[in-house]
Amino acid sequence: MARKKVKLAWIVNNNERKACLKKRRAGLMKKVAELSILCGIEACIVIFSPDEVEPVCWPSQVGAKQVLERFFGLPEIEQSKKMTTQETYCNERMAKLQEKFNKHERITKKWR
Amino acid sequence: MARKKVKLAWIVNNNERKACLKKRRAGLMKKVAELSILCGIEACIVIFSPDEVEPVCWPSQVGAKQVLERFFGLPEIEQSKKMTTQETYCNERMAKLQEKFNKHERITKKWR
DNA sequence: AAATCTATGATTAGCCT
DNA sequence: AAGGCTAATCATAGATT
Repeated sequence: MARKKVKLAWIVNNNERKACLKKRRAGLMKKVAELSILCGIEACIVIFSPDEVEPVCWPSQVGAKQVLERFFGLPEIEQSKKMTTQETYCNERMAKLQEKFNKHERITKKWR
Repeated sequence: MARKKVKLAWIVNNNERKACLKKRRAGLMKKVAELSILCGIEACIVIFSPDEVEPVCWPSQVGAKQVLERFFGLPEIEQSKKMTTQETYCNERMAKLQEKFNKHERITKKWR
């Protein structure tokens, strides 16, 4: 888009392609941010790269996730609820067993 | 970005804001499409508007979902790992406490 | 390899219909 | 209101460091 009109096709050269991704991705992030401010909308963008483990996201991984959950109705909240429930259940069992132990100890002390 | 430098702030006028959203959103979609072709990457974008029921997505609702499942897949795996770890940890604690209880019971039996 | 520069192509704000 | 125009701003390909 500058110095030369770019042909809309996969860039074969590795360095060129990587540089292009970096530049354009940054531009895209800026534009999404602008749009959300100017128009007061919710938006998110997720860009994966074969060279990078983490995707680049806007407004952030968590923010993107929240926006997307609304759209796709993914049961993330359910999952964390499940986790909490399990944790609570586990803690309850621990507390009961501990109490059983304490009680047993109290009783057996009298036997000495 | 043209005719006048725009101030980066919420556009108060409704018609102006709506027109801006439409134009910029189209530009954004184009740029994401270009990036994915040029750099051979997976990406998606979802833009909600208060005036519209459906969000505008790229590459499509289904396509976006597929891309995002990969994204959501990572934290979900982490979460279930965490959950498993926590469960394992809890079970270990339970087993130890149970063993302590059993041992105590065995010893105290002799006192009767 | 990553940052910076800059000429040029791309986008778009305000108009007009 | 939706689509087209175009001046003016913005983004970026290729070069340079």
